[in-house]
Amino acid sequence: MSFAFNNPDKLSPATASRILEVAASMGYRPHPVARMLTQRHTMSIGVVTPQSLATAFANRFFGQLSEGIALVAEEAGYALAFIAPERGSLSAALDRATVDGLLAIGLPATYPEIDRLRSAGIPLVQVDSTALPDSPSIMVDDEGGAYSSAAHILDLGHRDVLTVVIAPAAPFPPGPNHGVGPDRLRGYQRAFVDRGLEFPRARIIEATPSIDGGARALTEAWAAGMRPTAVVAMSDAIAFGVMAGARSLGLRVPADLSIIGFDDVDMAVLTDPPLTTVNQPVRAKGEAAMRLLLDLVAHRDVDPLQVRTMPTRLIVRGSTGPPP
Amino acid sequence: MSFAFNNPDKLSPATASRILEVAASMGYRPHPVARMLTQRHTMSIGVVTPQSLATAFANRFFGQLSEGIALVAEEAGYALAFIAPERGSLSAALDRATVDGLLAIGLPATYPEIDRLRSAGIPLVQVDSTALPDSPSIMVDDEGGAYSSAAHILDLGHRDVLTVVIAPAAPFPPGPNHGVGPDRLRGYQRAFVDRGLEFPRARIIEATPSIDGGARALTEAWAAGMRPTAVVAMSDAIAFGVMAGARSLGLRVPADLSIIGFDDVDMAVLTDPPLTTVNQPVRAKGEAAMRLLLDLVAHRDVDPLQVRTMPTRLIVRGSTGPPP
DNA sequence: TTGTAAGCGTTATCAG
DNA sequence: CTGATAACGCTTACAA
Repeated sequence: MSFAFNNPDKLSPATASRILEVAASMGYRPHPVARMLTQRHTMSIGVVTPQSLATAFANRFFGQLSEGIALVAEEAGYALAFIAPERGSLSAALDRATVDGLLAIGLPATYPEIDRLRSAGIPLVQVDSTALPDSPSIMVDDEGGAYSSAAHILDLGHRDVLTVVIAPAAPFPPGPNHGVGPDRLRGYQRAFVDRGLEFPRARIIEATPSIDGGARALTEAWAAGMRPTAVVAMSDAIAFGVMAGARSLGLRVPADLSIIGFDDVDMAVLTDPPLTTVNQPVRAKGEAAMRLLLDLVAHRDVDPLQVRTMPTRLIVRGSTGPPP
Repeated sequence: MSFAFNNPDKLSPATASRILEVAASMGYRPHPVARMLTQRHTMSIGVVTPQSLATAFANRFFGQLSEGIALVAEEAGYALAFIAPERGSLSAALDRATVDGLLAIGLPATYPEIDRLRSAGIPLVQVDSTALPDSPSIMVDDEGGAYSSAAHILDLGHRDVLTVVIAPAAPFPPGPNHGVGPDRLRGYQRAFVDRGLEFPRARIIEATPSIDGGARALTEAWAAGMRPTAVVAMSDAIAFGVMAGARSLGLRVPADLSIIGFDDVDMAVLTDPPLTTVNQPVRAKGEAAMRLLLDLVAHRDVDPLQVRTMPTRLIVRGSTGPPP
């Protein structure tokens, strides 16, 4: 009888459709959980983020990444389940997850929670982190991109620059210790030292990667008496917020304040002024990661330890200029 | 023994932790699917969209809605699974879905596919549609919002206006027949007739709700010889695209072309010029819908047929002005 | 083609 | 507190 649902071809079409018809008329639907149990796969893959989902969705970067992820997941017939820490514990959420594979986005370098999962034999690929050394990663050249971004600002003549980094998600210690944070910070720093300048630690502040977070960061810095001529933001979402904050402070961009972001999210072209930023292939990154994961899930022959790095490049638009 | 995992309180702490320890050392993890089967709930709820997920994520509106949805889902300990048509069939995707409840976003008025699901007894709440008359809905005043948007344009003196509506997702017939489409269209129309004007059907074009879609719509209209002085878009994503398209056509906004959107997505303030649009409480809508669904899932006492309508309002910013 | 029974990995129940 | 046993609702192999 279950042939009707699963191998309709092994049955005479007449019988099969008759069964299906009766089933439909009785309102019968095979219990998907019981099905999973015997079939030993769920046809869904989990997208893991260390932040809350609400925080993740607040950032357009995550949306665009999901776009790429969803694109290839859908064409392969996989559904997407989003997994975020529940009541602070990613492990707990992971334990309930019924997925055939895991895509981990921007995992902190020290994340004991996920080890258990990996050891359970579920294929995993990382995006924007190499926290798990024995799982493959899809990265972009964060350090290089960050370098070119700070270099651009410095070469414009700015000397008092505020660096706004991405604040770690709730259960993690503050400081740029996860995902793209360390690499980008290193890039910024190198740009300074390359020019014989000191990278001013006191001018580094944290913000949650959202418009609100960026706006708050600038207004607080301002309130604290800082008067930078430029701000280098670790994400476009933050940069947009800084832009909004600058506006409410009565600052003109870039005449009074230059702003540079990171990601080159689709809205970056449309802001007033258009945002100078570092482009990374967000959607393509999501697609590549998902494709790799699907290969792993299907036991296709791929290097299970590969670390693939995609290029970044500076995009100069209107939000940066010489200091006042 | 499973007490250790599920009711640790019914066991002496010593025993419980001993069990957990041994389990961990053996790399044991309770099989989540088997667990679901006996516990008869999955602790996850499904977000259903009639479009492909990639399309949905391309629209910031969906991201902001998801933000609200995720916020309350997370605090209640529920995970989110996104369900989109797989190989054209929403039914197929729905059949595999292991969820305790369903949140349907913008379902077309005629959507036989979902009937089966509802009859399977899974709680369902609709957002932006009343396709299923015996399920509750969370709506916004689409007609009123649309009315005020077209009225604003008309009262500015525009007479040649292009209306860009949301194109239905792949398997559906073209025409504004699903989700918010009909209501908003009716609002536009009423604004015209109220002013003794004819609502020009020939000046209605469709676009996928994304920046690309909007840009394409304008450039194609232009190529077809249309020279509107204003465009009324059914979504901010489309309006942003129209803005980009206008720019590439060398048109100044609003001097040469006025543009008005719908949604008041977070980026609307930051564009150049800031977008005039219709505000709707996107995040709050997601929160309300999820809260209602959770009530239903928990058999809490709520009106299972309620239709709640949240307000919309015109926000005049810089992208609209008098005709040239 | 149809029917029967074993197994999937848990949780829950009921004696010991 | 421990140990055995019956569900949970399906798929699949095997027998009829």
